[in-house]
Amino acid sequence: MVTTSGGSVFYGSPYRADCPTRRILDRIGDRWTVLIVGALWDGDVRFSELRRRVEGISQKMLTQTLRALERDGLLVRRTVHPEVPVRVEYALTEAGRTLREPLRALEEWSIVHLTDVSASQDAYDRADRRDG
Amino acid sequence: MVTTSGGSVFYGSPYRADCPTRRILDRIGDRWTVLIVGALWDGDVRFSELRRRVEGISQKMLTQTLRALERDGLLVRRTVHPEVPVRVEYALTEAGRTLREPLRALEEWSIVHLTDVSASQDAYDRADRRDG
DNA sequence: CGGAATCCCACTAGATACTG
DNA sequence: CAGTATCTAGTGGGATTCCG
Repeated sequence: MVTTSGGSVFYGSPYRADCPTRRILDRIGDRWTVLIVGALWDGDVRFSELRRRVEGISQKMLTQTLRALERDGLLVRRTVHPEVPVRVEYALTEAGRTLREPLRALEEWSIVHLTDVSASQDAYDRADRRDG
Repeated sequence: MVTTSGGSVFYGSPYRADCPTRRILDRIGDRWTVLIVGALWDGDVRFSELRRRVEGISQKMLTQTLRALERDGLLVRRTVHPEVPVRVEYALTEAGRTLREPLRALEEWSIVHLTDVSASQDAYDRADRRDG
């Protein structure tokens, strides 16, 4: 499993842009996706409630990101209740729920290392000012 | 550990943009970072060799991404050998190496699920054409 | 060889206004 | 309530040129 096209970044060369890691990052690396996935964790959530939970998101980006997740099959059951006024609920699919573990691994790394990263950045920027 | 500012997406509300997961994705979610990290996995690599390993990267983006990694402290030992012509080698730090596990978790999820994601996208797009 | 500087384009995402 | 449509500023990243 070493050199097939589109191969892994870590299991073998080459380091192609269509490697699995890059492809998943293309889906979840944007500004809002993981926040929405997090906000959907505890079950069905209405559009307006989602908008409240995900601080700072615009209506456009919420709609757009939800549509992309629906298309991916990561979020399903966009349920439209034909009441008046209309009620729409969103919930994660099983596939979406399996994303939790890898995301949590990433999150734990962040919690452990992000302080060091910030410190390193500060040191780097200070050195920058000294050297020129 | 529920409602502290900048809190986790999964360990508690709110779902703020400065949550750890979002912050790490801001660092590694771009087009080239994980490819470069992968290309640096087996030790010291020269600039020109990196450029060959990471297919399609421009000189500007390679330099820019390496500088960002260096600043983060994820990649260190940018070693300049003052020969003629000059030789510069890059290698991951220990912190950078610890990124492997979370990235591999993400990669494995991708390998398992990306086929389903593509199938779901196709189905979604076909339904789109039917429904108008 | 290993960059830095500049120009330029495509795309992301926010703001705003309107609708079933 | 839950969207859609349009406009626009900001940014990521490629191509090109020049430098120690």
